[in-house]
Amino acid sequence: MKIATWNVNSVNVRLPNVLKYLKDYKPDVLCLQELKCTEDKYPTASFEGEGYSSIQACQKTYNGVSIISNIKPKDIELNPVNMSPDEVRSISATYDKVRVINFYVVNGQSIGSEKYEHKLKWLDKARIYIDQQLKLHKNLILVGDFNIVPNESDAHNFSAEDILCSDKERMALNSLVDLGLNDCFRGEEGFSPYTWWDYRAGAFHRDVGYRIDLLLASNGLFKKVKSYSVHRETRHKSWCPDQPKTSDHAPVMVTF
DNA sequence: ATGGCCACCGAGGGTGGA
Repeated sequence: MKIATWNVNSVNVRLPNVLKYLKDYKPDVLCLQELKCTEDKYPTASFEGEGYSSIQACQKTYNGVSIISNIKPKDIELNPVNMSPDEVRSISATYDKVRVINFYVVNGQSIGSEKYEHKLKWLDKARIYIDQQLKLHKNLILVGDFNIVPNESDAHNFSAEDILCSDKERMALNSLVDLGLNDCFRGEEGFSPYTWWDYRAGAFHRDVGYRIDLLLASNGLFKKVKSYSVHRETRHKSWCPDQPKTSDHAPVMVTF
């Protein structure tokens, strides 16, 4: 099974890119974040045209998450982790006995801001949910845009004074992992680990990036991981001529 | 080179992203 995660920064603007990704990489399960559209604008028919079905949790303007798959989902939960019903950042379903949980974690803006405190509270709720899910599902994978770098080596410019890198954020991520999850990225030597590069200042070109898009597998599932890849070629303008404006994130895929 | 913000809403700049 191939499972991928991708923050697309608007599913409708990025539709040509997502359709090309389905054609070229054929994921069985593709988790998207930052849909930025309401349910009525979600491009279900376009995915069906490629042989995929979708479940989605949408909201106007911001956030929104979905799971596209060629396997029928069971036990669907829309926005199980929420501080309020109009903040939509989570979706879960079971695909062939694998529990897939897709998160778009709060960005946090800056350390000490209200949004930073909100991020930590959201992660606390997430921990309670994941603890419960791990008790129910032996084969579980938690994926998404975490907006947190796990380690110093996961940021080109690491500073614990910066958002995405602070001790409290990384401790909150560790408290999720400590429930019984394993990072599918194993820190292979010789290639860049990053999954996000700022649009500004040629960050992608200079590889000034961060690894904030993660796939975290339960012990049972982690043993079966065969490969891990970051599809950074999707950041090239030439990769999808129909929509040369790319997401600032690259998709990340694991195969079992 | 793989290139120097982008998308949202709404009607123009303000806001959020990370």
